[in-house]
Amino acid sequence: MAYWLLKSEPDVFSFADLQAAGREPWNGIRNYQARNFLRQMCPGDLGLFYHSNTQPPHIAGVLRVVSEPYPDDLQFVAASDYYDPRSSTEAPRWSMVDVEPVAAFALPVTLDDLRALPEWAESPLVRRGNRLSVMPVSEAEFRAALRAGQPAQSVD
DNA sequence: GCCAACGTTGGC
DNA sequence: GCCAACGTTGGC
Repeated sequence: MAYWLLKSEPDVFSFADLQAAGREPWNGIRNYQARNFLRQMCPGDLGLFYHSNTQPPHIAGVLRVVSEPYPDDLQFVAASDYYDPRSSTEAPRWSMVDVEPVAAFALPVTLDDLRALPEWAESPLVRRGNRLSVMPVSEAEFRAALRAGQPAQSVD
């Protein structure tokens, strides 16, 4: 099983929104590096749901990948912000996976909290100027985040 | 294929 | 609102 970190701006789509929805496609990824990580995801993988562009930025909870990667439908929707005219149904450029909420963190784990954890010292997330919206997380990083976040429900 | 200009992300 | 980082675009 692999671990991931997925960023979302809470004003656009928050962990609470995912809890309300129950299951959602993680669409709108339009960066090749992030897309390539999405394509490595497998059902059962766990992810940290990171709230970006908020004060303070923080991990809000844990999600689970519940589908194989498949084409992001918004790339074909001309009216969508995520439309890509270079994409076709024969050769889709962008992928997504479906995700479900697993557990909210009792204690949101802020970026500063992560910087204080030795397990996170090497993560690109804690480095200045990092813009990658989907990234792999090591088991040690994941466990350290869980320990700090103290989710009410068991995650495993 | 190089690289300058531009656009976007996202912390501060 | 600023700006660092960095990906993308397009002229050449």
